[in-house]
Amino acid sequence: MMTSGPFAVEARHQNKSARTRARLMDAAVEVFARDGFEAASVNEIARMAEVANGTFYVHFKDKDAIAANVAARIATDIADQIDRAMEGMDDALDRFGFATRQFIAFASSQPQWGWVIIRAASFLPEMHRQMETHMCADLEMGCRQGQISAEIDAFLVDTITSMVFAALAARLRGDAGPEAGSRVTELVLNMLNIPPQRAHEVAWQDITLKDLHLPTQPKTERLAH
Amino acid sequence: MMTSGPFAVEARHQNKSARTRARLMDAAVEVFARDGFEAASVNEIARMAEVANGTFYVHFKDKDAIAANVAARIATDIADQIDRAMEGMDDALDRFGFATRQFIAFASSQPQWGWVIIRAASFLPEMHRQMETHMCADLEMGCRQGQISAEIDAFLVDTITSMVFAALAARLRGDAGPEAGSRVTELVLNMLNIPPQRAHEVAWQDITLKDLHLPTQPKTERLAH
Amino acid sequence: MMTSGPFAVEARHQNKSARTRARLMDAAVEVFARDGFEAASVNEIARMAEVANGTFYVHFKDKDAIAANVAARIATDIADQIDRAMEGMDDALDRFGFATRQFIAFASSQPQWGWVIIRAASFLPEMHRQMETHMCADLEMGCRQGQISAEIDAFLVDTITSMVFAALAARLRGDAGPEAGSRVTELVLNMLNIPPQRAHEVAWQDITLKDLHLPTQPKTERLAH
Amino acid sequence: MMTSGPFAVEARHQNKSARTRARLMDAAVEVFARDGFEAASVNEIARMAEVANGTFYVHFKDKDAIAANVAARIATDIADQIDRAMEGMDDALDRFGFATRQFIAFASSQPQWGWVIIRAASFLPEMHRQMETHMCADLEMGCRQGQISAEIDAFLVDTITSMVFAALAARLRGDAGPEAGSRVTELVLNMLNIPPQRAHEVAWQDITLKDLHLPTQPKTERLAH
DNA sequence: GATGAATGAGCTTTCATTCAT
DNA sequence: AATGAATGAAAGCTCATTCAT
Repeated sequence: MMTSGPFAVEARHQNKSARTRARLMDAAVEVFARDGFEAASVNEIARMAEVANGTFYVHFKDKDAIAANVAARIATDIADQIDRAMEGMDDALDRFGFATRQFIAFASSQPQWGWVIIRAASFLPEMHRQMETHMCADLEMGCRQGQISAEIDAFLVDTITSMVFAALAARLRGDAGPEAGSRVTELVLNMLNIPPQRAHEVAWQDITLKDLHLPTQPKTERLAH
Repeated sequence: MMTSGPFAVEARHQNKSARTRARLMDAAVEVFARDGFEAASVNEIARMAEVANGTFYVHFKDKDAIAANVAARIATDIADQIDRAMEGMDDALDRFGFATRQFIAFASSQPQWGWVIIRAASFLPEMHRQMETHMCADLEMGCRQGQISAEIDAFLVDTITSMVFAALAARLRGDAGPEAGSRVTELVLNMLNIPPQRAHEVAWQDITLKDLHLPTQPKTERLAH
Repeated sequence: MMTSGPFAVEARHQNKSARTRARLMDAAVEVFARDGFEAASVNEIARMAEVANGTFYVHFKDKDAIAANVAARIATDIADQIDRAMEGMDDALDRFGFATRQFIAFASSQPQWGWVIIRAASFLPEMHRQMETHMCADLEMGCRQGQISAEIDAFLVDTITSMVFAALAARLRGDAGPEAGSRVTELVLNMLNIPPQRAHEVAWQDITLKDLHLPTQPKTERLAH
Repeated sequence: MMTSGPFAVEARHQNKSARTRARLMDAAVEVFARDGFEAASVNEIARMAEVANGTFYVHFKDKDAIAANVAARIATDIADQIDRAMEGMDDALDRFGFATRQFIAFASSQPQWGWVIIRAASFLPEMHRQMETHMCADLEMGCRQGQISAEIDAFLVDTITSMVFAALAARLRGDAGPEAGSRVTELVLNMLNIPPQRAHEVAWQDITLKDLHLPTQPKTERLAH
């Protein structure tokens, strides 16, 4: 019913327990994205993972536990890949623009993950904090570099995060196209009183966005049964 | 268990049916605010309204029906009062600043309503649209007046709405103080490339915010039974 | 929603209470026929009668009470009209054939009544008894006249009744045409060892079946609202 | 509350799931027979089976599902045993007589099953059809053998079925004794214009009716807990 | 570790019935 | 007599969770 998801593929060569756990996490992503956290049922996750419902509880205490795990994994996977892609980038605004655009590109290339991120915003504040931390490191660098004059405090970071999430949501709903990342970047930079030309340049410059690297299915494997 | 809420107080002198309906709506606000729409149960609403569970269905077809009613009432009550308070205000930016600050002041003075508004964002897109329509009328006036150069499109409006909602949420969580309205107003105006001084002035000028006018409990009356 | 039924029309010139009662009975016929006794709800009957649900209990103790009333009325109405139509008929077999054919004709000309009769069979044994009594009077006359040799006992009467009801049901379902009355009459007479020719003649002879006389709507009255 | 019924006894040595399922089916028979299909409630079936209400839904989708299962089992169990008992019987009328008498004997020896059959007539038309098919195969053989001159069509079959069911119902109500099978057989044969003597002989000849073979309780076992 | 039957609390909804107006 | 809001029991069904295998 469900072709192996990223977690399952990654766990392919681990022991059975790890593989089952990975199947459950993939299934959870699928179900959370489709139904939302509240409406998701443990039974449905287990069914989609093609394991018995009792098996769920061997691996996770309850629904919240798997949600936290899934969200943490998604957040770190994406954050790590963004960080790695930005290695060697020095300019704070360039970094911020790149990270924002890359984040939206990643999350909308894997819509289930994207929806989980959006939906997790209300349910898993820790994940939210983690993403904020990542995203505002560059802003603080921007202050130190003298490019940003505004003071970076919690309120501002929260506002920026909500803007980026709104852009992602619009992208996922289909209300915005691939330019969503650039648009929101420019708006944020304007908001920070970066000179409009510079803001525009940073937001729209040609950059090479990476594809989200996910463990993928080797081609010749698996047959549906 | 529950002291009479605004709807119940307002219906005090109407017939019994209207009073029961009002009690249910107050209870629904309470429960939606506390648990969110999805987690809210009809039984819980009835319990909180201190009526039999079957009574709910005398007045509303189902949970969605009461949610729509409640949200519509809250949205129009607040929007109307803001509109009335702005009568005669001509400057588009002043109007936008006032409306934003007043909105956050209202919604955070009645935290349950505030939470319902926040949570309704995802569940009652009509209400969301209605608020956007209201909030962006002034922005378009700003364009016509030549104060705003940016083009007002859906993406921009969506972004602004998410900023205002984020500010309200921060206020409700207690993460921001009464200045939240001014701060988010200034950020939005900066984002629209309004000259910083003007933005600051609009956002922080001394204005008299109204209190949300709700029918309130006469002091000496009634005790819960 | 519901055009006045036979009972209501008949009660047209009585006092209001009687008229309401009649409306309820018409509505009950409608609902019993449509949904069956069990699935019928008092609220639905009241709604169809266009009276408040509480009004039902002014006139009837409960659902069983109205069912009994309705069934009794239908049974006597039909039985009386059959009896009247047979006045002066002397031959027992002719009477039996006529009654059977007329009964099926009546009950299928007013399908709601027909269904109520069928469905009442299990729920209102008294009505069943009453119809049996009526229908077997002629059989006993047939014995006295020497035309029927079989002994008429409860088992036989029950069997005959079930045959007639089965024919009526087939007619109502649309599985049998207008000949259903003749066919079942002939079968019953064969079963009683009446000579086949005589049975055939009795069952298929040309007779004038009456139309069920129901108080009907005067033409020029009533407008839908 | 409930001593194990036939299904449960049969499943005695199967796995737990099968045993629970069997308990539910036995309980359903009990409740359907007592209350009828419509009035029967899933909770009542579960209570009678001494399992939690949720357990019902582990085994059956809903009330209709268990009803269909139960009815199918009863119908095939009885039909198979009748068929087996008639192996080698050649004469169509003898076969019809035997089947009818055996059917009534079986169904009234296990009154719950009998009532379910009667009540299923309206709710499970498939079961009805199945029984008709079985019962009229012999009638058609009778035509081919030249013993029956009447044409066997749907109306006739329906009539015969209703007679047999009426006889069974009378037997179950206690209104008829063990001779019910013979009586209705004779009536049917008369109705088909079989010579009275032959009809009488077929209907009343001495035959050995089998007992319905049901897995039964070994005597010395188990006590309720 | 994995299973999946079993559980029972709790949900939504319907409905017969009562009763103040 | 008529109303219709209010009631609360009871229905069908779901689901997180446990536990023996």
